Amino acid sequence: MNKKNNKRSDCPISCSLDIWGDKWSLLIIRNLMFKNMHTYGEFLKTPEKIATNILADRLISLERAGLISKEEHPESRAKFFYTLTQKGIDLLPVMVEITLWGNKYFEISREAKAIVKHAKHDKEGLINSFSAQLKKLRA
Amino acid sequence: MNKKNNKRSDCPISCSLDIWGDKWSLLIIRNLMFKNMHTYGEFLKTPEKIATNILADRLISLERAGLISKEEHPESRAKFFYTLTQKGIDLLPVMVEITLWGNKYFEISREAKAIVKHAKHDKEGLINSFSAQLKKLRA
DNA sequence: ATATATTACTTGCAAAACGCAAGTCGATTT
DNA sequence: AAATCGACTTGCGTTTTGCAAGTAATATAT
Repeated sequence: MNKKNNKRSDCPISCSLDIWGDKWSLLIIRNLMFKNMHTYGEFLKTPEKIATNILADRLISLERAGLISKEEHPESRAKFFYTLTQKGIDLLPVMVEITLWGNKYFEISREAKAIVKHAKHDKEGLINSFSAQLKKLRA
Repeated sequence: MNKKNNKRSDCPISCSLDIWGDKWSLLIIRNLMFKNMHTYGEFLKTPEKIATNILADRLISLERAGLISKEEHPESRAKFFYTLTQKGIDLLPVMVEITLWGNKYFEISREAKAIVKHAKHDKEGLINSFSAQLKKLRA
């Protein structure tokens, strides 16, 4: 049903793409990282309109790869609460650089521009501050 | 035949993934960026074993997106010579961060470790030196 | 000059992944 | 008790992928 575990090579880029090299995985990471989203329903409401079966598949795949963790929701037993693991949080520099590249070559939202501004001014600070905030959410 | 131009949203990460969010595109960029490969045949010989039709498809898609450029081969009229455009070269910070993340979580090749070492010691220098080198190849 | 090889693709086809709509199932809310 | 919410699961048609084989334009060998 889901992704194979076979590495295509011992190249770090290839190994990384084996895990999150598709159109959706990094958007889920983005939602957890920058948009303070933590539930299946929130991920679904995203403007990119991910299909329910693809979302379910990617959540399993990302959890299996150790990037995210699925836990009880603190406020409702009907929901689950997804968070980034340290391995997921460590994608922050990648995500920031993608954001900067995207900003250079596309028309982007005002919300994203705020992060770009922060990143251009103090990349280290941005990463450290988000990193600290995300770690607090971990159980 | 090939990718649609429809942006899913105005998020820089989503827009970026619309262009190179698959298992192969960034490997072609990697070959041009770090492995001094410039021809169809060289890309095919890569350990990840890309299929010929996928390679042809991605070369068109990356060229259409403005990341790579296809030119006459300086030494043979039977070949074409692919290079990175400035837009492609600008992916260097993204590629370096992916490499660093991959290095942290996978067993990688000695060749890749050399780049990791350089990146950890002097990221700016690495990016500037590769950037300068890649620009020289442009027509 | 002719035959063989190289390079860059195309084509055909089966298998896998994707995307949409609808259905399930266990909480909550009314 | 009935309706709703949240998180999936299932069916099914479309698209993408991957493998093998074929083509066409150079380039090299005899």
